[in-house]
Order: sequence, then structure tokens, then C-alpha cells
Amino acid sequence: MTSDPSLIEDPAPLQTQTVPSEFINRSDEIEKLEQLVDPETSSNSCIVGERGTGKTHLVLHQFQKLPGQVNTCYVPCKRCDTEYKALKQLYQAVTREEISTGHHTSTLYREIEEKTTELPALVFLDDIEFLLQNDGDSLLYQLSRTNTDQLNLITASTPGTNLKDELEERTYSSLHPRRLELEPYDGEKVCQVLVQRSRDSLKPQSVHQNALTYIASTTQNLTYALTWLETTAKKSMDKITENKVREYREQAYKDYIDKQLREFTRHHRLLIQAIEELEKEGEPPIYTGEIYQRYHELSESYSEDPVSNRRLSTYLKHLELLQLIESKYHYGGQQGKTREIQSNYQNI
DNA sequence: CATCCACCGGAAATGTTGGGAC
DNA sequence: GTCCCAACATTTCCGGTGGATG
Repeated sequence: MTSDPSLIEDPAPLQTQTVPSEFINRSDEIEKLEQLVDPETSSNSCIVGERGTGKTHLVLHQFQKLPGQVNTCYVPCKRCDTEYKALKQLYQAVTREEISTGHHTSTLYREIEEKTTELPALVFLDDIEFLLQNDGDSLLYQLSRTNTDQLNLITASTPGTNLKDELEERTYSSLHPRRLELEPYDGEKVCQVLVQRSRDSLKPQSVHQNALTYIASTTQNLTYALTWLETTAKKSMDKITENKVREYREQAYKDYIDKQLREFTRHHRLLIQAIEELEKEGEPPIYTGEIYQRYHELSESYSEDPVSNRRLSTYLKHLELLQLIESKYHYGGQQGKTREIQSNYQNI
């Protein structure tokens, strides 16, 4: 064991997808969540919080604690971004049967409704903004009127997405979700999480407190903070110091982007690359026209088939929802209709 | 005040895949 | 197999936007 040069004894606790068994400073929220999923007092709910505040982990943790009296269903809307794909997930969760495309949604709704009368279901629609953006709110509308005692919905989204504005009125009133807000962690809390995860993952005394403090003073996003620590730990053979952490900042951000884009296409990656290059080369601001042009040049240099600008426009919206870029919309003016784009590297 | 910029973004079209009924 | 229906990714089409410019 001591011959292993790596600092990492158990990789799992450092990985962002690992649901922790304990949370720092979230006992109020956990209590509220318990009420929201309790069959006695349950209702639909929406969880709102910035990226990396623990929305997903809190709900999944709650799912683990539920007795077998309820079917739980996790729907990652980044991947399940249409009514049908989300329904498919739900169908599989309640029937334990795989299905492919070609079925009528009305059939699926009916069968799900029948199944949930036998056993209630709790559906977690994570990153709901991607489904809304791509396919509208018909899924939420239909589910919110289905068997309301037996089927409860939990949505998770960032504060930039206001369900009341994004949903049709009839959908919102039929859903009338209870709101649970997650405040971002401050530097001290981020540090506590990093300390806890380091202790569970790394060899004793392999990390300087200063290193963790530095990460925590740079970002409130736990997903990024953990990725950063993990990236540094993988590259370090001896103690993780503040200098090591500073040195790997850019690499860590790259790893974070890779993680965020895992569910997306190579075109998303090329778009990010185009934006990075343009930012390094010239003076801001960057407009969409230049980005599309650079994207086409990049596609050609990699001998890949480019997609249309209309499609890229949608992909840019994805990057914005992921908070990898910030967009300022100009609906006309000197430059015509366009978007001013900025990468989020400095603001994360 | 007319005209222009140049992409936004809704909607329809296209082409492909798969299910179920006959 | 044939026919019709639905889902889906992507393209094609195009009306619309508001500040600068003359």
C-alpha cells in the first residue's frame, strides 16, 4: 500500500457524482425535503439553487432513505430532454420493463397511471430547464394532472429559470409546487466539504489546509471545487499545496467542462473551443457571428461535418444553461440581432 | 424617418427509426 | 410485408428586431 505513489486511497469520495452520507449545513433543507416526500404531507416541489449547491445529491440521498412503499424515478433532463424520453424513464421505473421508441405517449401515460395506483411514485426531474427549452411543458402538464395523490414531482433548476414564467399558466397552477431554495455555500462551508472529502479519499496528511482554503475562496460551486481537488490530487505525488492547486486551475476547469458536457455533442465542445480561442486572441466582446465562423473552421480542421447555425444557436443556449458561458442578447441595434458571449471561467 | 445590419428563434419540412394492426 | 402513426435530430425558411446612419 505504501508503495503506491498516488495520494488517493479511495477515489470515490472525491468524485462529484458520489452522493455523500452526510451534508454540511443543510439540516433545515433536509427536514423540509423530508416533509415534501412524506406520503402523508407530500406535494409537488421545485428545488432551486445555483450549480454545485447539492440539489441532485440532496434528493438522491432522500431517495435512498425512503422505504419500499414508493417507486422513485430519477430523470436527468440534460439527457432526457423530450417528453418521450422522460416518460420512458418513468415507465421503466414503475414497470421495470424496457421500451424503445414508437409507442404513443397517451399509452405510456395510461399505463403509468395504472401502475401508480398500485404503488405511488416520486419523480425527480433534474435540470428541468433543458427539457422545457427543448420540448415545452407538456410532460409537466400531463404528469401534474395524473393521479395527483399517487404521483409526485420534484424539479430541480437554477435560479435563472423561473418555473412560473417558463410554464403555461394552466401547467403552473396544476403543478403548484412548493419551493425549496438552496443558498450557495460560503467559503467556510465549501472548505468543510473539501476537508471531509479529502479525509475520506486521500492518504493522511496529504493536503495542506491552505490548498483547500484557496479553492474555497475562488468558487462556491461544489462540483467545480471537488473537480479541482480531484484533478490536483491525481497529478500530485506528494503533498497538495496551495501552489499545486493554483498550478492546476486551468486543467481543473477543463475537466469541469468535460464533465458538464458529457451528455452533449462534439459540436458543443467545438463551440466552447471556438469561444476560448477567440477570447484568448482578441478583445471582448465576442459576438455569435465570429463564433459560428470559428466553429466552421475548427470543424474543417478536424474533418468533421458541421451543423447548421440554427442548430448552433440552440447549442449555445445549452452552454448558457450550464453556466459555462454568459450571453447578453441584442435583439437588433447597430450590430443587428446577435448575442454577446463571454466564457464563465472568471466567474464560476 | 427610412433603411440597414445580421442573427434570433418559431415553424414547417425532411429523413430516419420503430410499433402495432392487418 | 405493407400501411399508417409517432418520435426525433437536423435543416430550411423567413418574419422580426431596435439602434446607428444618412
